[in-house]
Amino acid sequence: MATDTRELLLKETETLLRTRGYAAFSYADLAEKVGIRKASIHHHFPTKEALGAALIDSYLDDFRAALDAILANEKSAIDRLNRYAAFFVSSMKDGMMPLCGALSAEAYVLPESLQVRVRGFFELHLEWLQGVIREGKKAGELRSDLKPKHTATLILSTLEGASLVAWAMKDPGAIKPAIASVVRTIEA
Amino acid sequence: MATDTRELLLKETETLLRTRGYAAFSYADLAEKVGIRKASIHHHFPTKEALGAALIDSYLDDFRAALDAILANEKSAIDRLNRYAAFFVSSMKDGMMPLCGALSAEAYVLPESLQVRVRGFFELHLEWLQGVIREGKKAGELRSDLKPKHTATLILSTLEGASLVAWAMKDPGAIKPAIASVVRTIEA
DNA sequence: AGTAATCTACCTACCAGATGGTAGGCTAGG
DNA sequence: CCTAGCCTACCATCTGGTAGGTAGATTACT
Repeated sequence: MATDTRELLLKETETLLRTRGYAAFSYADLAEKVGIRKASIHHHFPTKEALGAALIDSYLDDFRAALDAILANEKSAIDRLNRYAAFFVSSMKDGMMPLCGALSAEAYVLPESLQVRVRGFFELHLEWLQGVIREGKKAGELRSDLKPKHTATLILSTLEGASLVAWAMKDPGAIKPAIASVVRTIEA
Repeated sequence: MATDTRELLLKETETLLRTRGYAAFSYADLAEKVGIRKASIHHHFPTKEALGAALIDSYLDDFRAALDAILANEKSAIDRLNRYAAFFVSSMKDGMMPLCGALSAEAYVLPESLQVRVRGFFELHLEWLQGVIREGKKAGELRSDLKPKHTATLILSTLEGASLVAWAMKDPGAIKPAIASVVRTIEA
């Protein structure tokens, strides 16, 4: 099927980006993985930059949907945060970095259009977290002295950092205690 | 002077690694920065891998010395941790990622000898932090229920993560509140 | 002391292979 | 017949790395 190739390309691009980063992944790698010739990739994505941008866009859409689903299914802030944190745990379990964590280190040498998207992705996280925190405070579930913005940044940072360290140390188990700590310290 | 070139090469390599990462920095970049021909770099460092290894080694030595100095100069656990955290703040202020944070994302595609060193670097951090935490607990300065290993990982993760997010968001100010939070939550 | 041999730090000129990307052609299905 | 989806063949440029040479400092030997 036609469009399947496009999806396959995006899927393999995701894997490559999240394990190697942007600079260290090539059209040749991707072509081999998908079982297509290098030049054919250009038919679907004219440039590497466009491919990267499309990947982040689709990843961001999925993530946004997943975050919405959490809001719909979980009504407690703590549950919501635990579900959120589970994304990072399952990333590691799949043997990959979270996408934007993988790209952030290279941010400086990323094409502008990708830098913008990485920032947008983090902003999505931060805004969602802030919302959860505000509601949690209102419900008396979270400590009333929390500053939503700082707390959101702290949670995102901890999870990205724990992923990074776990990834480098090849110790996926190191992630969960970090989550537990953060959640515990913001509970009312 | 002769040996100055070697030092200069290491210094510029550090900057390049901490802003671009390993894959995205080249001998050509380095040659231009140092004002030497590409081939001459090979006189000092036979391969890119050797250069990377030498850089991490020297960075690790410096860091170890800095950590020792903290132990010598500060006797309170909280002060020690704040001094430790200041490294990450000043990294950002210099417009660079912490070295191993920058390299971690690429860990999977790094030459083995560099992967080993990155892990060793994190282990140095974690062991130092565990020592500080144990002493802090004994002195009654830190909460007595802290698990040194988990807490050390949490601190390292938070600082690396905060650096990563601050770097990607081009918002160096986002780092300090994260530090403050972590320190606050482990105080007795 | 004088000179020959060696070493250091750099150079120019290459190399094979990989990089992202292009041009143009074949083929199957609507 | 046209076009989506793929192909082969090619391109300039960059990658890390090598070969071999040169000027000048250092050392070793008589």
